[in-house]
Parts: sequence; C-alpha cells; structure tokens
Amino acid sequence: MQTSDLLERCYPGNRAQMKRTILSQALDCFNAQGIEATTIEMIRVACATSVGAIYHHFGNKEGLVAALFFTALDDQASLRERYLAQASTAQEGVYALVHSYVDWVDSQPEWARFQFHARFAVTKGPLKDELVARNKSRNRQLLEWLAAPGRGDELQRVPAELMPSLIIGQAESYCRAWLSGRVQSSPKTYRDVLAEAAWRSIGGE
Amino acid sequence: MQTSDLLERCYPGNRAQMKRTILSQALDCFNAQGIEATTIEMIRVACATSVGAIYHHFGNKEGLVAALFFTALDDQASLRERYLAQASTAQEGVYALVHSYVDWVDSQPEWARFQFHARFAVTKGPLKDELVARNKSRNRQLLEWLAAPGRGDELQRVPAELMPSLIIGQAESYCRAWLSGRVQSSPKTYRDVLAEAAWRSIGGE
DNA sequence: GCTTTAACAGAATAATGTTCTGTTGCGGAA
DNA sequence: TTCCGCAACAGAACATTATTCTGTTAAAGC
Repeated sequence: MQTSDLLERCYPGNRAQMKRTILSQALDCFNAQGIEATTIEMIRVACATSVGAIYHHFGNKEGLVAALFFTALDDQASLRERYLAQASTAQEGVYALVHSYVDWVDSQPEWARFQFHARFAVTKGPLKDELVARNKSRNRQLLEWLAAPGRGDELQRVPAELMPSLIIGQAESYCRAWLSGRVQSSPKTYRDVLAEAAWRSIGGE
Repeated sequence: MQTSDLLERCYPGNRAQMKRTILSQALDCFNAQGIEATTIEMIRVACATSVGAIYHHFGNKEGLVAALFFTALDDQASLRERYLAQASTAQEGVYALVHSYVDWVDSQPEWARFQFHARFAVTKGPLKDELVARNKSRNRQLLEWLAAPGRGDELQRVPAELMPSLIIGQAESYCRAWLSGRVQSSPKTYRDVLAEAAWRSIGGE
C-alpha cells in the first residue's frame, strides 16, 4: 500500500484532490526539514497552490500536522485490528501486536517517521484530549483481549499498566533507530526475534 | 540531585548565573507549553531579562533547546557510567543499564520529559551530527562492554544492532507513558521488573 | 588604573504564521 | 437545463514572533 492509496482511502473524491496533495507534500516537507523548520510558504510552493487553500482545509499549521498524525494513527490501527482478528491464544495476540507494528512501519516508513516526530506537537495541542482518549482506549482493548477467558492465565504476574510497554517497547525503539538511520536492517528482518523477545519478557512459556 | 545542582555543575561560576536562570526557566516553559508554543518573550519575562541576553548566550531558540538537551544527555550518561562501573557480569550490566535509566528519569522528570520532546528538534538541527556521533559511541561502548571476555557468551544469538533496543526499549516506553500521565506508578516502582524483562528478552539464563 | 571582553539592554528588522475579502466552479434542486 | 449555494481556491493585508544590531555596563586580566 502506498502513500497515495492511504490518502485516497481517507480523503476520497475529486474535490479533495488538492487536500490530498497538500497532505502528501506537507508530509515530505515535514520529514525532510522537520516540522518547525518547514514554513507554510514551502508547502504552498510544493503544491503550487495558495495559503488560502491550505488554511481552508486545515485551519492552521497545527491542524495540518494533526490531520497527518491521526491519519497515520488510523491506518496503523486498522492493520493491528486485522492482525489481532487472526489471533486466538495470548501468545498469538502478542505476536500479532508486534508483527502488525513492525510491518506497518516497514510498509509506511514516511508516515511512521512523521508519527514519531509529531506525537509531542499533538500532545501539547488542542487535540491532546483525543490522543489520550485513543491511547487509553487502545490499552484497555488490549488488556481486555489478553484477559479474556482461556487466554493470559500464565501472565497474571506482570502489572497491567506495564503490559503495553513490555509488548511493544522494544519494537518501537528499534523502529525509531531504523527510521533515524542508526541501524541498517529493516525492522521486518527481526519481526520474529522482536515478537519472541516480547513474549519471553512478559514471562510467557 | 536537583535541577539547580545539575545546572551549577554544568555551568559554574557567578558570571553564568543568568545563563543558568535562562536554562532553568526555559526548561519550565518548554515543558509547560511545548517547545514551539513558547516564545522568546515568555522566557524573557520569566527571567526578567532582555532578548539580547538570551541570544548572547545561546545564539537562537534552537541553540537554547540544544543546550538543554545535551545537558540532560550528559547528566544521564554520567549516572549510567557510575552504575556500569559497579557491574561485572553481563546480567549485572543489563541491570545497570535499565536501573540507571529508570532512576535518572525518576530523579529528573522535568529534564527527562524535555529530552523526549526535544530529541527530534535536535535531530533536524545543525547539531544532529553530534547527536548521532554520541549515539553510535554509546552503542559501541555498550556492545564492547557486553562482548568483553567472560561476559555475554550466553547471548551471542541476538543481533548486535538489535541489542540496545532490546535492553532499554521497554523501560523507555514506560518512562514515556509515565511522563505523559498515561500511567500512575513511577518507573522506579518497576525497576526490577523492567530489568528482569530485559534480561529474559535477550535470552539470559 | 587601564584595557579588553563577556554580559546585558532594548529598539529596529526580518521572517513567518494567520486572517480577510473576494472569485471561481462544481453539485444539487427546481 | 438553469439557477442557487457552498466548498474550493487566490492573494494581499495583518499580526506575531524570531533575530539582529547598536550601544552600555561591569567584571577579569595585565
């Protein structure tokens, strides 16, 4: 799946063509120069449009960042749910979480890179409430899934608030290192190593 | 150790008093409002000084951010080295890394919070080279330490470029969650759980 | 005591984000 | 089809904020 497909799915129709163009070009600019360093003027030139168009669609620079961020979050979540639907045991669930995370970063590196950079900007912005709500919802879902009857009886010893970090912390760290060029191999290379490490760390088997 | 002590150690002397004040107040502003949202004017008011003084000491806003960031990095590294000096076996080394990380975040939460927020700003800035150099140096040191004769013979199976993420990824993730208020308990509460999880995940024992 | 230079002040300037007024053209209702 | 309403866009005007520049003060070195 490419960036254009992702945008076409989230913002469909002919009338939203410029909106998609702006999102796409802004993503490139933000990743190339950093969010703070890219000016509205740069994005305007890259899209061959006007500042009015940009502000019409997104309100302000922060709104543009937020739109990109939540688009990435949604796409990532949809892949996670697809993977999780296939899993039945607790171990398969943990593997699904790690695998979906790693595979998404590998397939959408530009979106993933931006997601890392934009998280803190969104945390301080007016949509911070929506972000914490999504995080809590995701964690709650995850814990409920693992606590379902027949699953997870073997991992009651690890505190619930620690669980999400234990499962995806390592994968997240390696993906960050890869996206910033500190390591060579794509995280997908290590998807099973990372999944096994996560499973061992929470005391599985 | 408090913030003021940390600054006194890094920027000593009477002549640097205003410099320390600026750093301290800027840290508070950046954490309260976010880096992009805090203006030079806010910092100037908080310090009861002039913009000239701020630009004299730090060149520009980005320089101020970088100074804070590297100060935090140095302090964190010094604690890590102290912990690591006490360790002899590979397991003790892994524990030292996790413990030093967790304990530093617990003792300097404001600096840790800022470090997370500022990393990407520095990554794109003119000091990015120094940052990647430090990261590489740190990882190399770490891998050499673990590969030293008598240590780490049992964990040759995990790829070297994966090792740092496997060791501190989970602790980092939980610290981030704590600093952003997503979880209640201080990471110090789980310092041993996190160290054991890291050790298990790399296949120790 | 004199010189040099870092520390500071604050007005002036430049860069950049945002608003505002207007124009165009598509899409649906009569 | 024709007309109306509104979303899509353009670009000048405006506001905010980062940065520079010139001048002043006071501490350190000789």
